[in-house]
Amino acid sequence: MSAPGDGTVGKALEVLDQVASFGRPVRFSELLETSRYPKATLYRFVQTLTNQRMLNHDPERGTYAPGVRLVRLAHAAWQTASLAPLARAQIDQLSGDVGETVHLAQLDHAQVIYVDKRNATNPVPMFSQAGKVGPAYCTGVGKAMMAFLSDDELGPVLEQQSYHRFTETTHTSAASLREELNDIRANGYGFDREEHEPGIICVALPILTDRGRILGALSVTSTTSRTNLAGLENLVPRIRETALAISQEASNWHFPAAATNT
Amino acid sequence: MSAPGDGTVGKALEVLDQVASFGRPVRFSELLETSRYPKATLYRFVQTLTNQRMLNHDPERGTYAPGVRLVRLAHAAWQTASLAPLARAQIDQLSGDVGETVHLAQLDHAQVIYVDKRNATNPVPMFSQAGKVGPAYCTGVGKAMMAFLSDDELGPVLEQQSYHRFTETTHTSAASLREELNDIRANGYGFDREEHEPGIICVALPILTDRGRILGALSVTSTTSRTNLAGLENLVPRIRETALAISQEASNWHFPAAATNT
DNA sequence: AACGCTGTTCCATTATTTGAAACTTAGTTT
DNA sequence: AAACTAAGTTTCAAATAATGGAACAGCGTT
Repeated sequence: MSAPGDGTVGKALEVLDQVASFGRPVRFSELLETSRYPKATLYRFVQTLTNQRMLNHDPERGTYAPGVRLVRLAHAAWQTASLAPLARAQIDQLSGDVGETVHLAQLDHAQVIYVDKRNATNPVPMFSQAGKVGPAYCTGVGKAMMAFLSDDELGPVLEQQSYHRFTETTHTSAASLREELNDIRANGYGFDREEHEPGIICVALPILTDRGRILGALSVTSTTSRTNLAGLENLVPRIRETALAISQEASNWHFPAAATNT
Repeated sequence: MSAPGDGTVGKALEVLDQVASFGRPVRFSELLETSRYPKATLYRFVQTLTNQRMLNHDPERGTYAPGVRLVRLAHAAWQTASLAPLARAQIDQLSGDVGETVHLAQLDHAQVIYVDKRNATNPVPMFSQAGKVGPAYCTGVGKAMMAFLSDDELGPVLEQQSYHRFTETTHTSAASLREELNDIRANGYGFDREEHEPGIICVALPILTDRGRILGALSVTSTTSRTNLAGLENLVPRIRETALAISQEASNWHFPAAATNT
């Protein structure tokens, strides 16, 4: 399950995650039901987090929600710890050239986090798009990144996938996934074959440092009604261009290698 | 200075803020110089935050940066604790109607946080994004919100402004600012008269609950080359419509149905 | 090999966290 | 109106975790 968490800070952050995971304002008693902490302890955590404006307390409804301070901190994180600002110009151009939705993603823990997105109609990068989390085992970007992890790093990540069957083609075991990852590593790119949503396909490439460490991934997404895998495959050279350019930018900026901290 | 912060959690978050405030990956020793904690203590905080993936440690360069977990948490915060998802449709329409840049902002501590933005059809040369923080005393949205704070709330906020003179028209004291706030409260809207950036003007309206509590603010921004204050003032009725609609949405929003992700 | 610089670990002291239980509202039933 | 209930808040001694001075380790330089 989740890490036991070090010290008081870890426990408080666990509570913060719990509130965030509800996706809506939540009552103290609802938290208490889910929490492994006794009432008084949980109460103090919630108080502390509220004082710190990491949580927002609505006294009228008696509910807690993630606080604005997080939005602020995240902006800093997004700016300095994500590829998004570096990749911005490159992604704009790629999206314009291919006329399809482009995603930029990174790995967090064992999940994919979308740090930027461009679709032709809505060219402004914002949090409505960035920050979204997805499964790694059934997305193009997820597989493209996992394929370039070292064996040591890959093991725990494979174990933490849920292998829920979304569609006919979803991987339902670490074994079959691992096989595909080998292919992806060999080819240098991978597909999403409607594994997450029917009708949605994509091609994804890793963004690697010059030393081969994985920084993130790029994908171009489309629908089966508009194109097919072969059509997407034709875009690979163009996408690779962008991936290399981003990698270049990153090394010039002395960007810290993405951590798959285990 | 800043609040001493409650308990260990507060101190850890203080360190997190400190890292974020650098706006770039930062070395341990740099943090130590700025920190009020002794070496061993600061070290443990940084360790804990890194374990928790709130910070990202690059072992090669020995630098720390805000971690991806923040981006993830912020997405939750943005979705549930900000006006942005509620106001989305309204802002789209307003921006289309007036053909200028629209900002949606909220107040945090004594600063403005931009939670959403819609570009002009004819874009303003200006860079802002969701999560970006700005000063309250010299922005349209900041003043529009401060004007509707209670006296108790306003006092500390006025004290915490820096009153840095960006341009000729910037307020440089609480006294002159307070005067304008009275006007804004009386009129129901306020301007940015090139107080932050030369050539950039805006008109801003508060978004209030039916009980008069301030939720956020809306602004329409333009340049002196395209229009003037009178021109912006003509938009007030249209903007007020949007502000009221958003306020309405907010009060109807008791418990949202679980959002199905796209 | 001694020096300076940065980052890491130790550990006795000190301060904080913990949580069962008691208490306070506010709302509901008898 | 009294008795009951549920949700939230406070108390306080015991248990636990945080603190930070000092010693230590790695490393490039003189």
